[in-house]
Parts: sequence; structure tokens; C-alpha cells
Amino acid sequence: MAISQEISYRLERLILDGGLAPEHKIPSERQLAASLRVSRSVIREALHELQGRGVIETRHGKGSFVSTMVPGSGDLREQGPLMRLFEGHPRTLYDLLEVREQLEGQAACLAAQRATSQDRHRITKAFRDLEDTDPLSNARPDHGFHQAIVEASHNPILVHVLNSLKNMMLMTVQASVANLNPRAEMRKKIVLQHRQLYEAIISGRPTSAQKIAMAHVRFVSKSMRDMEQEGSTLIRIPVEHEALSSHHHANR
Amino acid sequence: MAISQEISYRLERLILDGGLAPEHKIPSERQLAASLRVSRSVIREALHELQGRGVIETRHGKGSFVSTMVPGSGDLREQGPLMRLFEGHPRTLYDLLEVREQLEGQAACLAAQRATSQDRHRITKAFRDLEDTDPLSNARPDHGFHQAIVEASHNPILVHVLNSLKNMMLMTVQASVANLNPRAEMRKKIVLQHRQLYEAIISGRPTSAQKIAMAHVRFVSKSMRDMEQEGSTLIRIPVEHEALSSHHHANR
DNA sequence: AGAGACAACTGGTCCTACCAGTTTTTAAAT
DNA sequence: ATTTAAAAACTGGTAGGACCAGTTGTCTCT
Repeated sequence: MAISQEISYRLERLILDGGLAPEHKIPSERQLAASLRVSRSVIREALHELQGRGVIETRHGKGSFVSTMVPGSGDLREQGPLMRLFEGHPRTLYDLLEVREQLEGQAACLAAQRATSQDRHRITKAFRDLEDTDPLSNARPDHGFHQAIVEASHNPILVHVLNSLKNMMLMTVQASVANLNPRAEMRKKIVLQHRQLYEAIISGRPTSAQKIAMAHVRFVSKSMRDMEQEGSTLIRIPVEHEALSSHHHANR
Repeated sequence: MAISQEISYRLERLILDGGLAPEHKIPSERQLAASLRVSRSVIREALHELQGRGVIETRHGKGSFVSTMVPGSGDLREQGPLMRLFEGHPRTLYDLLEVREQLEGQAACLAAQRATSQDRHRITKAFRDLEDTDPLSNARPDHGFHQAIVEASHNPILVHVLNSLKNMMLMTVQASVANLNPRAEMRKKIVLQHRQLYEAIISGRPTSAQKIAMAHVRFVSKSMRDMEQEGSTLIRIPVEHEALSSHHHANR
């Protein structure tokens, strides 16, 4: 195995086991190179590896510091490398919504076709909850409403895929409802869309339901795009740690 | 921000957009350094960063490769028990195809809109392979053709989801081509559909491409349904399918 | 005391040379 | 002509020097 890797592991152990405090400064590259008797190149490569793992962060002219995150729980690693890969790429959010538009549409279409009376009952209940709830905290009812529709499609695969996508969205950004609802006129439109969607499904109009559902997702996506463009930054939940967002610990 | 970071970010983006297959080889360090007009050092540092994040892995004397875990095995499969649940239920296959119909349609639509000249070239190449190959063993070219289209959609999420669905299909049944091709008249229809799809995408007709792709999947699904009904059992192959899963280069 | 130049850190980039695996090509031996 | 072994042409890994670019403290000059 490469020396740079061994060193990166040794340093990681030293940091984790040794319980090095966040913001603790690591010896300079030249010092490490000298004391470990290797070239500065391998030190730099090892440090970049640790940087990629989020163990340390490096600031030009100052040095390398232990990240504020960390200990034991390798947290992010559990979620699979896929999440880390997408993290920090805002475009991913819209890619997600692009796919969801299609699938939510299909779910609505199928639901309008295949919903049993029991399904209709559950959807109706979810819809009532959606209308009754305080708009400020209606992320859950919203989720429940869509969930009920998807389940009425009677396609387990579709349920599963949409669920995965929703989880990915929650990891990327606290989205849609939380950000969009503050805007009164937007909320009205969304409420209207929900009502139309509900009626289309209950009265069994598949193509209509599909179009409405797709338009709904599209509307949400566009609204977020607009908000982002006009400066009002989306509330990004940096999955567990804002260690990497570089500009937080500016000057000391 | 450091150049090495920018490059690591750009490479990551490239991997996402390209929907790069696992084990796909990345240009050599010297090549990258030359084409990006930076020193080899920064390339090495960028690569080490990606390595730390688990995006790529590097092998001495061979090169750097996209990590196998990244695009291929998404969150859809890692939910072990779920697969057992679906396994053996033939209806699952049609649920899968139902979802695929939608997504392949979207992929074709987006590909017709967003394909770069490079994408078009790759699709054309895949299409030629598809036509030239012996129909008996053209599972691979078929896969390659659709894969090229999906990648041209430039939506990493879509690439990932469809890839997962395809893997699930392979686990359930070695489907479509292997079973359908024996029928001469079916093969002709499928070849025709492929040609139409190809032309629609290349000449940039999104809605047309979408319809054709959806009809194609639907046709495959219906054909399988028919065959199953008339007694000719589908060839079910329990897992062990290293055969079709796109790229699998054993170590030598 | 305050201002500004300077020196001594820090990491960031570039370069060249060379070592070490891997693959391909070449040339010799059969 | 085929087989086989050496050699060349790749690949990444390490070394170390030179220099650029931020940061910080020091020391002089006013």
C-alpha cells in the first residue's frame, strides 16, 4: 500500500483515538515531512485524502486543522458514498425533482385508475389533515397525502423508488413545503393544486390526475429555482456537519 | 479556492454527468495534467481527495477507476430484505417495467433535448453495434444502446435510478431480449423501434422520442405477458448474473 | 506609540528525476 | 510460424528543490 495512505490512516487514528480537539492545529507539512522522514509530496497527498474524508480542513497560510465534526460515528459513511457524491451539488436537487415529476405523475395516474374504496378513504383522510393543519408545520401532512396517493398506485416498486428519492431530497435540502409556504400566494396555488389532484384521483380521471401531479412538482421546482435566483438562499441542511463549509471559521 | 479542489470538483461533476460506469477508467495523471494545463501534483492531490471521498480508487501501474459502489449499486438494492420480498413474484417484473416505461420515456425525451455531439456519437456507435451484432447474443449491445441514451439525459439521478431498476430486473429474470428475440416478427418490430428511437433522438424530437421509448418498453412488457400466458415460461435465472452487469473486468 | 517594511512562518503550484508495478511491443529462440 | 523472453512504453508513487501566495510577528523609521 502507498505510503501516503498509511500516513493518512495513521494521522486519522491519531486524531480520532487521541481525541484531538476540533480546531486543533496539525503540524506543518514541512514538519511532518521531516519527522516522518518522507517527502512533502506524500504528506500533502495524505492530507488531501483526509480533507476528502472531512477529517481535517486546510487554510492557506495558516495550516491544517482538525474538523469540528467527527468522532466515532462515521456518520456519513453509513449513508453510502452516493450521498456524499451528490452532496454540495445544488443541481442534484433539480435532477431529483425532474425525475419525481415523472414518477409522481405516474403515481397519480395509476392511483386514479386502481384506487380501491379503502385507498380513497385513506387519501381523503390525508387530504383533510392537509387542509386542517397549520400551514407552518404541514410538512408531515403533505408527505402523508402524497404517500397515500403513491400507495394507491398498487405498484410496490414505484412506492419504493419514490420513497428513496424523497429520502435523498431530505438529505440534500429541507425542501418544498418549508421554503415555499411562507409565501402566501404560493401557498394558495399549492393548496389549489392539492385539491385538484385530490378530486381528479377520487373521481377517477387518470390523465387529468397525472397532468396535475406533474404540474405540481414542476411548480414546486420552478418556485425553488426562482427563490434561489432572487437571493433568498434555500435552507440547506448540511447533513450533520457544517465542518466543510470553509467560511464558517474565518478569522481567529 | 485551490486549483486542486476545483479540479476534484470538476472531475466529480464529470463522473456524475457522464453517469460513468463502475470500473470506468479515468485518464492518466499525466494526460489530465496536460489537458487541464496544470502540474501533475495538483492532479494527484485532486485524485487523492476523490479517493478519500470514495469516489475513485487507484491502482498502481494501472490507473484510477470510478469506484464500483458509486453509480452501480444504489440505495435501491442495499435494502436486502426488500429484494427477497420481491423475488419470485412475477408481478414485480411488470411493476418494474411499468416504472421503467415512464423513466425510459423521460430519458429519451431529455436525451433528444440535451445530447451533445459527443453523446450523439456514442449513441450512434452503440446503435451500430446493436444492428451489427448477432441477434442471439445481443443482450449487451441492447443494454449499451439504452445506457448511452440514458447517459445523454445528463441527469445523474435518472441514470442511477434506471440502473438500479435494471439490476433489479436482472435479479428477477433475464428478460426482454433473450426471451423475445427468438420470435422473428418480434425482433423485427424491436429493431424498428430501436431505429425510430435512434432517429428521434439524433434529430432532436423530444416528445416523439419519449413516445417511442415508452411504446418500446410497453411492447416488451406486453410481449412477455403474452408469452407467459401461452405457456412458454420465462427463463428465470437466479442472480449469479455477472454476465450482463455492464462492466466487470476481473483482475488479472 | 504608530506606520510600514521586512522576515519568517504557513500552504499552493510547478518542475524534474527517478522508482515501481503493468501492459504492449519487439526480437530472439524454438 | 509459434512461442517465449527481453525490452520498451505505458501506468501510478516518491523525492526534493524552487518559487508563488497568503498570514503573522518583528523591527525599524518616523
